[in-house]
Amino acid sequence: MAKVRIAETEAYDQSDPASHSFRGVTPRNQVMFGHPGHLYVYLIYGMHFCMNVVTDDHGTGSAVLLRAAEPLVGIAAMEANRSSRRPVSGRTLLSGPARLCQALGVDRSMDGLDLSTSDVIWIEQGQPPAKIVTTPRIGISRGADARWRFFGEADPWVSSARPSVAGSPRRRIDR
DNA sequence: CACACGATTGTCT
DNA sequence: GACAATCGTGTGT
Repeated sequence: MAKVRIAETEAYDQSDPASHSFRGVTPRNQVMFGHPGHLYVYLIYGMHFCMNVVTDDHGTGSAVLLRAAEPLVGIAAMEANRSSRRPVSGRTLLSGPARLCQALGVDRSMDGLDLSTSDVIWIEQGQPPAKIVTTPRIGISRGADARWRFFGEADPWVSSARPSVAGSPRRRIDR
């Protein structure tokens, strides 16, 4: 059994050109248009999974991407899941959406899972950060100005943005 | 049916 | 800082 504290998220909604739901329902994103509280998992770059929590009502395509977390329980197991090639531990264990999925063993087979009834993976109420910071989202090209990335101020478990990603010259957006 | 691309990460220089 | 890995998906023909 593993337990983590969600440290960083990003929001995606239907009016948002960066969102998978922007152009309507497809086989891949149909869960986003389903009921809130369900898990939306997709494959990115042909090798990594990312997980989201569906938010809006049935019929509206939106979700929150889980980007980073603090490991709390079952750390050895998570490290093992992350260490297919080289040993992984510490800050990089859960700092990134694909790392988080790999550590928790989340894949496309869990797409559509109801987090409110599942005994495989779920979310519990925790203590919110004293202050929540917002920045532009990481790794997107369209909708890049919206400050829809959220994390607690000075939280060391937040993932950091890479220097120059797609598009414009280096912009400091990590915090 | 063909094809360009992506809500990333690890490794190398 | 740069680049490769790797393939499902959406869009266009």
